Amino acid sequence: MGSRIEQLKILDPRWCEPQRPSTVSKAVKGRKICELGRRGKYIFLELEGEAYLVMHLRMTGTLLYGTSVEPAHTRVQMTLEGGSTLLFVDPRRFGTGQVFSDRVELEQFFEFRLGMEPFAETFTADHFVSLTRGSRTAIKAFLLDQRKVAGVGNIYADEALFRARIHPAHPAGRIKRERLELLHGAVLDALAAGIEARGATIDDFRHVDGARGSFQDRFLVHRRADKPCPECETTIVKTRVAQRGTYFCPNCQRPPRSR
DNA sequence: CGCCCTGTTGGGGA
DNA sequence: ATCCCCAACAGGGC
Repeated sequence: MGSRIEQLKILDPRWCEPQRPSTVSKAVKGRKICELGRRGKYIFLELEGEAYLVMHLRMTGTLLYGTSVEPAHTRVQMTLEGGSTLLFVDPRRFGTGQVFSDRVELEQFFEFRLGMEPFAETFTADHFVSLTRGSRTAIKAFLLDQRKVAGVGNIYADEALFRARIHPAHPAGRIKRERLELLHGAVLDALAAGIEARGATIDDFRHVDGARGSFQDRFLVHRRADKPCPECETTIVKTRVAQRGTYFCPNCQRPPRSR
């Protein structure tokens, strides 16, 4: 980082909707990159003179730095000082980008859609438990709601629920405090496992190439349908919760007693 | 070959 | 508050 953005070419205008490509490039061009930041699943470039380029990779987006070839599905190309390039590649075109011209706007954007960072000191078990009070939604949908806890994705929700032995469809507000405290820790453990598998650390999310072994090999239940549970050998089943593929062990993760 | 389903996600409308 | 559909594409099963 630290280099200047010489050019920002948006090949797919949908990337920055509803902002116009010209608006975005104009706001970004010629500015120096001060910092690379992250909030939840959003990644952003902090630019000199109060400007922020906020991006989301969604399902298939990738940021590529310093490649000589331009892969298929390149949506945005950024030319940096010295001629190196930063590419936003995204086959499925769900990824997004937009600019904010001041810190307050940026904070409001995040405030509106994101809850606490799971690794923040303030994200305590008590905080987590209090969030669930009165919620009748399935615990998995609850975990996937970015306004509750920022950054928990479909895989991590499954993994955390398995570790805490909670059925994904269990209504969040009906889970015993003790179990929710377990889940709080399980979310942190599942996330930490994912970070570790990618060769990153909690404080530095930028390492992607240092991945140690296959990321998928770390899954305990996710995408393990018809395979034995690592705890009890019971066959892992696949269902649908919150419109997402959901994997769990029907023996370890018992459904709530119906009343 | 065509059709159908699935998916590391989030926003908007019902 | 909650649920459902949708965006756009690739890949696999039938």
